[in-house]
Amino acid sequence: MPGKGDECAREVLDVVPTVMRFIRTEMRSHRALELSVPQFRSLVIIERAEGTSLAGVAAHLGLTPPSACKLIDGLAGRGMVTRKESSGDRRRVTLEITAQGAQALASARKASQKSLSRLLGALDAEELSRVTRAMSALRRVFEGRS
Amino acid sequence: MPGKGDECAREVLDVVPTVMRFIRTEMRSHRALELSVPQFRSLVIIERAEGTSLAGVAAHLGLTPPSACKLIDGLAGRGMVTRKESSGDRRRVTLEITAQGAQALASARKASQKSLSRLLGALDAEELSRVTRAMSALRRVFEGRS
DNA sequence: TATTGTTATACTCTATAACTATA
DNA sequence: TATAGTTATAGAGTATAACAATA
Repeated sequence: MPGKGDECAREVLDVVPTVMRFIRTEMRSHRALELSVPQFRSLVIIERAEGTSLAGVAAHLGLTPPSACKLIDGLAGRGMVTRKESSGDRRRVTLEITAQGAQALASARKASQKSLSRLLGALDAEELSRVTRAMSALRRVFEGRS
Repeated sequence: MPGKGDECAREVLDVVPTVMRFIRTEMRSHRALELSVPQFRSLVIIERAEGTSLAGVAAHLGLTPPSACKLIDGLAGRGMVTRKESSGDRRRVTLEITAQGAQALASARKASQKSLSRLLGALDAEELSRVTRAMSALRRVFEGRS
């Protein structure tokens, strides 16, 4: 017998990719800065946990080390992130966001939030609050797994 | 002054990619059938709207025609979808899911829903209901755009 | 020997531009 | 001329396998 969890799972499986596609398109549409979603998320992590390592980014995004490495290659090549050798453990790479990276991140975040916010304006206050709280619940459930 | 919509947008921007990554990983982990998320979604559309065209798939997924064409190439190459010439307009391609495609779809859907459902089991009944209803609201807002 | 990161390789997703066939 | 689909080309995201450097 399918329960509430199954119904919810079906909805999540159907709707999340739809929203994701909007986010991806939106992110890509800021021609000048043009951050992909994984690039955007990497910058968020590196800014929040200044001095994190490549393994840190990989873990937060649920990527394998080679994937994270290539992702950082792209950001470093565009001057948004720097790799430094860690003092203490010379195998470890310390990642830092540059001023340019921070500016691109802020700009992309602002524009994406604005677009999302405009669409979400179609919802009434109760629905908005429900969506916000639902996101919190999902974050709790999914963060860390992948 | 940032309002409820902005807060909600920030949450969506943060959480949706996280959930998406879980779905993608989950989808890929069924070694035998191995459907990507876009492939899965294509099959859903083709099964639901039997006889749809390539443009139909592109529109539903928010893809350009070449992207949809290549996506269908992959599914057709694996015997999950057939292309047929449409009667009436010979430019148009009629897409149909094969028995094998339908079986792969059912199997992938079942497995993914089960994994999602298991994780969502961490939520109580009220939260589950909130998430389900939030998904409905988001579907209403995002379906069609992209 | 174990860990951190990288390189090599391969595949999918996605786009834009140019083309074909049909309408 | 306009439309449906395709092919050509290119770049990002992702993975596994193999390797280098350090611990």
